[in-house]
Amino acid sequence: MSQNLHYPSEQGYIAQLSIDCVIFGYRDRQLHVLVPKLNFNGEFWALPSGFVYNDEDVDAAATRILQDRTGLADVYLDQFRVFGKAARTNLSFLEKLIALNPDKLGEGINNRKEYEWITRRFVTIGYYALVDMNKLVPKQNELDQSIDWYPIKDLPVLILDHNEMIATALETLRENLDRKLIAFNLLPETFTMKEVQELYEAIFDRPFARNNFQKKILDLNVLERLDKKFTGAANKAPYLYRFLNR
Amino acid sequence: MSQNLHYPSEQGYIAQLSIDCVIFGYRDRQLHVLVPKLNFNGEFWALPSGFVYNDEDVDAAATRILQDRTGLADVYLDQFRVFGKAARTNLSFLEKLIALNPDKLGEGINNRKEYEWITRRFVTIGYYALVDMNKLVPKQNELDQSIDWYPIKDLPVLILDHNEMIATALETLRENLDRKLIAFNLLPETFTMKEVQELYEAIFDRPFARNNFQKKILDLNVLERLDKKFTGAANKAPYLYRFLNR
DNA sequence: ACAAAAGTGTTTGTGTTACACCCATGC
DNA sequence: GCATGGGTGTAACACAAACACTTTTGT
Repeated sequence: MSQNLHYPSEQGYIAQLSIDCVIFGYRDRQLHVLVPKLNFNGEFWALPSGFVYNDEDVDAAATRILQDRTGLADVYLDQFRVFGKAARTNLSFLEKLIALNPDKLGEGINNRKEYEWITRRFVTIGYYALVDMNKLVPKQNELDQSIDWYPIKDLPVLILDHNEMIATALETLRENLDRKLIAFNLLPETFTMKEVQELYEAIFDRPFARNNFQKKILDLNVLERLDKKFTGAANKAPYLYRFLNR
Repeated sequence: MSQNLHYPSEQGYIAQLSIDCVIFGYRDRQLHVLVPKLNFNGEFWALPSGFVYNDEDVDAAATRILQDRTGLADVYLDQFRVFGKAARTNLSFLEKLIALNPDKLGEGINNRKEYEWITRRFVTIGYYALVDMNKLVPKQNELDQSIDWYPIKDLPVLILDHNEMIATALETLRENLDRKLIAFNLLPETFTMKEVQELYEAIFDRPFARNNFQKKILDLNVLERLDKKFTGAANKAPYLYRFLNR
């Protein structure tokens, strides 16, 4: 299996259909996105992506792709949009990549076949995931040179329309945040109210009033109040909370 | 082109990817869905569907499929969800259909090829459309025995997961109705406030208070008040309105 | 004059925003 | 005691629901 993992045309995938995952994390008051860098000469960043096996549910494929890079199985994951422009081809990006990597990518029969497979027009299904960054060690796969978290305000330029996909994912996250109560997926098991507020401020990129925010969140009745958290700072110790319906 | 329209495998479509359209209309205080019945022996209803040409945007394909059955080019149309279960196969439904139609569907080489093409697992993208039923004459295509509007509370049993798709489309419509101000796409050019209210009541399947509803809609500032509509009834004549941002 | 339905105004309640104050903590 | 930051209470405001009343129409 690992031998011909580089040959997607032989894997029994649905052709011309792919999945791209926008994996959101939160640290240092900033929303982050997990982005691998491709293991080739040149600066190529691409969202964690993959294809769908013929006997596999699309949602299961997204979960598998996510688990491949995060090691996490039980993660909030939601389909948000299909990107289906006819001009969505890997062609121009791959030509640049091949030009910069003549040694790795020869003219062999296998490579030509794979080249045809991968340069066809692809329709991709966008998923976004919310994970607790502390619980996760990003895992490189064979195609990655590196895989790292980037603050959403300081992303590299990704291939194709991947930057646009991240923007759309963020819009969807904002729309769903209150309705689906999913913000807590980005936080550790326990957290203070201030951490929740700072998370909201990072997601919506605007301040919230401290007292009113506390009231709004507590009125949701989805938090359990635990012991206080003594930091050693010269001020009142904040309560810790835990999300109930996880 | 029309000669081999029945042979999707030769049309240059993306394989294993389809589009299904939930076309909503409104009449007699009821939300309706436009559903064709297949031109075969047996009772087979299926949402207006189609495939995506290799050089065609996915959104353009949805528009084309919609225009094929409605004749309308400029219609509100929105992607709402991908249905991608691996078990989503036409197989069982097609076997029933073939058993009931031995004369139409022989064992020729072409039919076998098409059979293989069409019975593969398909991932489908759901779109929903909002149209003014009065402006539209449903058009049968070669595969239809009939095409008609069905009240959403009195739908036939459709093939595959098409009934579930309609339910999901309705959910999405409800979520988007106020946010995107799209209800007026279901009404004629001019309408009374009562008609808007009855439309909302049909969509949400619950009553709204008359005076508060009027206030809420007028406060949106998207309606232009026109002349009164004299019906001949023994009561005050209602104003007609027109939607502005169309 | 009357019934029917449309239009509008007023009160009530609820939830959000803004402001103010008190409390715990470590120095 | 005091600075710092956390927790809570209250008034002001906006928005939505409930109620009441007035206006227009054809008979």
